[in-house]
Amino acid sequence: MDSVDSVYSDIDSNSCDFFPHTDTEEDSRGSPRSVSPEPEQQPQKKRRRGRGRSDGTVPVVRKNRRVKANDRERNRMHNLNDALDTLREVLPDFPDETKLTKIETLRFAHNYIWALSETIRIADLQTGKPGDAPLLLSSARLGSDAQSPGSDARSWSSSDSSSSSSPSYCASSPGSPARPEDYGYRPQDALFGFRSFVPGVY
DNA sequence: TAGGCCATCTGGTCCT
DNA sequence: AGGACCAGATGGCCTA
Repeated sequence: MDSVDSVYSDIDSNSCDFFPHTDTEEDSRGSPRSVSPEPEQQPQKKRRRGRGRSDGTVPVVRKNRRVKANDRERNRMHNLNDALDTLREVLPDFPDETKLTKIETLRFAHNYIWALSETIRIADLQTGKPGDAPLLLSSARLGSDAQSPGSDARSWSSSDSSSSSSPSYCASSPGSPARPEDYGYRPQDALFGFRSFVPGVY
């Protein structure tokens, strides 16, 4: 296939009207997707990007295929965002009403699951000690308690440690997704309040 | 204004 | 062949 099968400089036409995609503003955007000004100078590792044929034409069939692919891709990303929203809904609320970003949501969920796991684990260890149920989480803690510098949901969800943004961050064992200290969270001194947050848990 | 976040477009690759 | 997935590129919006 010749490099030209890459695409159109003239495809602006497909600027998304397919979806009412709920969210916000990008509709109005519909940014003209122009080809980068200096296509020829791409570093080799970069992929070739949209460039029409030398004569600037694009076969209709190919163009249609691209439009359909864009449509699917958009839909796919909307589904992904929906899933993210669903995930946000089951995470504890926190005072700051701003929405967690995608990465924050994922990290927060990761830590939250880990904390719940720890809660269960410790509860199991302490079986037979009625009334001593260790409860690691509380919405307050997740939200605004001052366990650590800036310990709110965002700090929980963030990871400012140097390893934070590395892919290995989530690759560690399920039992300890990362060093809890990285989030200013230590299960051993966080044993309170969960009951009020999730009645019936444990 | 810079930087972060996001939506979208796009081409490549893998899979069915 | 066509769809799903992925990652790079681009530009808009928002906030510090």
